[in-house]
Amino acid sequence: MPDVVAVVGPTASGKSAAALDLAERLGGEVVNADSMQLYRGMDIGTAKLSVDERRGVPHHLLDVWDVRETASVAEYQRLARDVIDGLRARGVVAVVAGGSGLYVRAALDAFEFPGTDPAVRARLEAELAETGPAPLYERLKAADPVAAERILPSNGRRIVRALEVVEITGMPFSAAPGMTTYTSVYDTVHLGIAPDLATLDARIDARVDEMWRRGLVDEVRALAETEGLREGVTASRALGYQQVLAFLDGGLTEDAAREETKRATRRFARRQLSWFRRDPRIRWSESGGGPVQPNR
RNA sequence: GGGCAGGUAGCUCAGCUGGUACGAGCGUCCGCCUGAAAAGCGGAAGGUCGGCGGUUCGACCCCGCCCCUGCCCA
Repeated sequence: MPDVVAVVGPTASGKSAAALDLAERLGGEVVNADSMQLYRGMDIGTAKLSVDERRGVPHHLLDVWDVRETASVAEYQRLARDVIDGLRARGVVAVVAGGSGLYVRAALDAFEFPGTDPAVRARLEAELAETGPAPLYERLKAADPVAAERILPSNGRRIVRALEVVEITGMPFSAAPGMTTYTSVYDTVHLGIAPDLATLDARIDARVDEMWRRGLVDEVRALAETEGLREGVTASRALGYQQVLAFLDGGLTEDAAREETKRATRRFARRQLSWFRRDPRIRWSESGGGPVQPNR
């Protein structure tokens, strides 16, 4: 029996249900690896399993962040490692399930994140907003040519982070081991769920409609009014939440917000697929059943 | 029946006073990603420029006829 079973795949592929089944079957517990389900109060829009739906199986790392907090993979990594280590100590299988590729790898792979410094970050970001990425990119080329090589000149966000790391650690950002090195820190089995695209798209449409039916608009309105959702750098940009906020602020009709949510979710699912496809350890199936070839 | 506007990429539209479509956004497909990752960034494939004739060395842009859409007048 492995220490960890990872269940990955695009949104709406049925990961949560598959993870729940696996946990029940293996006597394991579920560990969330979904960046948005970490937020407290974001339930409908993240398709978070309700307590009832969890059928008594313990789920970890849901509802740990306030909606105003900026998400942090590094912090997630600490939390996830603690949980998994605890389960392992009890001889309980950790079923790590989620669609945030970087989060899954942060939890399970030999990943180390260089530190961060809010002041430095803020300064760099202000600069980016002021001048655009070009001057920052020039600086990165001088400070860390290898990193500059790997980051496109237009990708302001990543340029800022690279410069931040160089500045606070004195080490090149490019010193981090490549993303293409897959080294597990636990005894792990990787399962991927990848329905064919037509099926996935249909499921996404149905899921978004269902979210509306269940009151996503009210959820977002409440989070905005009482929890400060708009101030949350990460949470306010979550799929569905971003679009509903635009609707509430008059930028979109409600119908457009819903359609835009579907579109953005479809795009996101493609990105997830392209992330997970590269991982050679994943055994794929179309529904959580037997292994098949990944979508191509 | 007459007048006007319009028919250009899957969609919504730019553009050319005649010289190989610089097209754009969205969509589609693909990829990248180490502290916002449901974020951020990039690449590609798509067009006989409504149809048929004509003028011209050459027409998506000019002329004629026809078809389609919208509006206006009868």
